[in-house]
Amino acid sequence: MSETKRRPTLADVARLAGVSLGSASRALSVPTQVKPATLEKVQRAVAQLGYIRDGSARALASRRTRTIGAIYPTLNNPIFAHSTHSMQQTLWGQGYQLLIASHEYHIDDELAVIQATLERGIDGLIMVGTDHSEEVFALLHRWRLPYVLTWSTDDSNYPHCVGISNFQAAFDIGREIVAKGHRHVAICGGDPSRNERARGRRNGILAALAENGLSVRPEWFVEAPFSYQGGREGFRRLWEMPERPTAIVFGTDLQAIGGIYEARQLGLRVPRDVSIIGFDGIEEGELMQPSLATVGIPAHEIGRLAAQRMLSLLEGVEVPACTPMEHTILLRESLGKPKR
Amino acid sequence: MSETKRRPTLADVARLAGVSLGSASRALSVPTQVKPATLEKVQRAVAQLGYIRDGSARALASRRTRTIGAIYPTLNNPIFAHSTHSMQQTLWGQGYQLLIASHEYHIDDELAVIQATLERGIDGLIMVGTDHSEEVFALLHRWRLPYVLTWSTDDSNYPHCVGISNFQAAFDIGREIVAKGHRHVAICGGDPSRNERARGRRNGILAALAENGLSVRPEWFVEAPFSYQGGREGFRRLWEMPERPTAIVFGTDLQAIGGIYEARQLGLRVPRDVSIIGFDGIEEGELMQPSLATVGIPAHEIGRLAAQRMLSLLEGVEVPACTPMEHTILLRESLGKPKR
DNA sequence: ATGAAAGCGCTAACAA
DNA sequence: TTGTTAGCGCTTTCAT
Repeated sequence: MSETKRRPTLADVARLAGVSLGSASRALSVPTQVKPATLEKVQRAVAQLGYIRDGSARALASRRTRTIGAIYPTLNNPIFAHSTHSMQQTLWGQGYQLLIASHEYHIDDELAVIQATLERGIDGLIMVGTDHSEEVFALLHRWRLPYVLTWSTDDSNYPHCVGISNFQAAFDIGREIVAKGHRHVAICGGDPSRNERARGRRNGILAALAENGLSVRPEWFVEAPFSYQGGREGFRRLWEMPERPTAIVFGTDLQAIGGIYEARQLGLRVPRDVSIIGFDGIEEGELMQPSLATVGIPAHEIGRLAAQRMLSLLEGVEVPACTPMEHTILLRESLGKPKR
Repeated sequence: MSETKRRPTLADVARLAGVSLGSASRALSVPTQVKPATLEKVQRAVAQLGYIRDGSARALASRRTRTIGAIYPTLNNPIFAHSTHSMQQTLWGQGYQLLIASHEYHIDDELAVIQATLERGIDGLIMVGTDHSEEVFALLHRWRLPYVLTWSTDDSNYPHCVGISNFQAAFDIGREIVAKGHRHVAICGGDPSRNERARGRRNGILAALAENGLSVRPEWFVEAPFSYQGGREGFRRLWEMPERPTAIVFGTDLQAIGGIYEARQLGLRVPRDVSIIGFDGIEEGELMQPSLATVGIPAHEIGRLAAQRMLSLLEGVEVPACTPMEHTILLRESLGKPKR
């Protein structure tokens, strides 16, 4: 067995099959355009040589990479993992690959991450959220690159936003919190200035409070990283204040779970001493003791629909503008009545 | 502004900069090989045109894609997410991208997943585990594709295995379980036949028990999916048996956490009524109540070292064969003394 | 339905 | 140090 044999090319396949390069190419790309006999000869040669197409050459010649890029703020949150998963499945079924990248919430790196992804070659881009820099949108427009935004529909009139209204979702759970009797509510979330999800969630809660003549003390707006650890820190900071809230609304379940843990570390009982509310609906929240009250986001569906919409865009199929998807209010143990 | 302008090519850059195509290429790829003046002219032209290289063309001409493929059994386990994260960071720093794919434990799909990844174009492949089909290894060999195996060092003499000895890790925690006084131990893990991690973990526990003249009843070997849900099912099945164990060792933390949850649902106290032991050391385990006793795997380090090793392989740098990395025995609340 | 041939945008000899 | 040029492996007209 020759150790110097190169990887077989389509020309090798064509030669072995006794057909032209063009026919071999068509047999693999548009099998309906060749005679069954030709198709079979080519397939036999492919199998015999163990031929695998060269995506780079294909992309260069056809100007399509059959790859979709996806930019996430982080992959360290199971809620995002779920959406990439269904996205991946949907695209794979149509012969597309998903190229995932993340900027770990360094939003200023987003442009560079997108450029690197563009360089790698993608036919379309899926991003999380509607808040992106002007440079990002300018780049996508200049490249005429189809894109789909996910997670939020607030604050954007772009027709391809697959997500929920974070404002409405937060508003809905905010009402439940007030209904339980809470008058002293704190918010621990992310920086709302360049993140429409953080903004929508905060404003939704505020609106629900305002509806009842309530507001949040300025010092009870706490910002913390989107992680278990961030939630622990946020909880601790709030609990060290002279005036303490009876309920804390976190921007994500990750933070809220950290909050529950930290409360326990401080010897507190949830919800007896303090209620804790999350946002996302990750499986881990249900497993906690107490189980986490939160808002469920259809992450799986978001991934699937975003991928489908992207495929439609690439095929030039008309698709109606998106409408907000359904969120779910998950009333669980960590939300209770305030003390006294 | 013309709406028909194509994406600029390197030829456009060269023309605008007043240099040859070759110089422009070198300015971007090997800047040290061009005069500073040339470099600057090219950079200016790049900026002015908003030029982004075409990775496909680059790959085709240079026969290098600067992309590393990574095949995971699933991305639905935070332990894997951590390793891809550090892998990504390490590669990105060296100008490489990571192309991640998973087969969701459908091990028979692995070959197809690898073929699709190969087609997309990669310079090297990183896989989880040492158990792969002969076809997989034959394909990698035929393609002369450098590869690194991760997670396990057991059952393989391939020099590029970045991981721990699952057997030893399980053996170590097995001893702790016996030391607590357990004589009735059950095992709920994955199918050991084509997964050396499941096999090593099971055998390690068995060895620790055997050392003390103990064994596992045949009906106490339970297989369940690697998920919270799988752990719940596994626990329930074991608990419905006429004879019940005093300790259950799960193959992954995901399952163990599901087990703790299910125990609670059944009105049991952990570890008073039953001890539960996991494997992986994910953050969620520590947040549970009771906190999960488990074995910590250096997932982050595995990702980093695997990526580094891959880069060395690509550069032709000599690297010594791997040695097993350190695991950590995490004795926590869910492992206690057996009742009575 | 098939074959021939012209690129796709870039890199890497090779010459100068 | 720079310019010139021949491909890289494939798709896609255009003829036939």
